[in-house]
Amino acid sequence: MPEGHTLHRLARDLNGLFGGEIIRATSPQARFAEGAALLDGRVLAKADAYGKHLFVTFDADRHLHVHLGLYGTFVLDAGEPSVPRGQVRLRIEGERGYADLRGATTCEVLTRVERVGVVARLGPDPLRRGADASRAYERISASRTTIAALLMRQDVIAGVGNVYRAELLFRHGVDPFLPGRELPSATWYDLWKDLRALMRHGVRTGRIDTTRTAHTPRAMGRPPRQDRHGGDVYVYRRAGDPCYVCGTAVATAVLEARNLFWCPTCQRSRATAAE
DNA sequence: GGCTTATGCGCAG
DNA sequence: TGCGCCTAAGCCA
Repeated sequence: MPEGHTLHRLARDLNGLFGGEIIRATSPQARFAEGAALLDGRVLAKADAYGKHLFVTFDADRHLHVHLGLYGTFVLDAGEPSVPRGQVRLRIEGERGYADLRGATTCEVLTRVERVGVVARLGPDPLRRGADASRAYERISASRTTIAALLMRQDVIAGVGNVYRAELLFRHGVDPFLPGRELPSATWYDLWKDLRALMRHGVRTGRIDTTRTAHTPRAMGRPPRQDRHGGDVYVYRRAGDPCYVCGTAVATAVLEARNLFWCPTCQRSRATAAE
């Protein structure tokens, strides 16, 4: 379930399970045999996430770069390693447990310089300390592209995926088709602040819950628990179902090859009401 | 058992 | 804009 929170949680867990240890690295699937050999027997110094990218630093300037893509998983387990089940791209084994990587779209070993190059292409990540929201707003406020599309661009803002995109815009009553240049500055900083809270909650719980966190706008009330897709949401994948706030059928459309969900009533261009 | 879908993204054209 | 990657889960039969 890889949006940014998943990768940050993963980094945290990898540090907890392997941090500072010499690890064994193998590629049971054999698709990553050369890469695994580069990491085998090395010290796993630190895991870190930038947006949806995970980096695991080993000694000797070796940096594992993982991107889970749409259906990759990296599952950690304490205790004795089991016989690898399914297609395991990379297995890491330590003193206290092991981890299996499957289905990742990217799994490669980089140098520090190469890693810096990957990070340099990303926009600010709300989950990283010191992330600069204004850097994203510079791009957004200069663009004719819709805010819904801009939120998904990792070079504008790193870590947002289809669920957070839909939920964030709903929570703030922002029309997803509003051009970035028409999004008021104040609205953007509200979105950023809320997004950071939502994603931090996601890191803590491992789920995307957008209906019951502390920052839920009061007027929206508390919809029933659904837990349909690993979290409780207002509009994501609820096409045709009644909006929890106003009862209007949740709308859906394909935008830049991704499914977009929104409430046509709650998300009129309220953001431009200031004009 | 098969088919569809997916919280992503790079690439060809 | 559409395809392919490559995996698992959900749905149907």
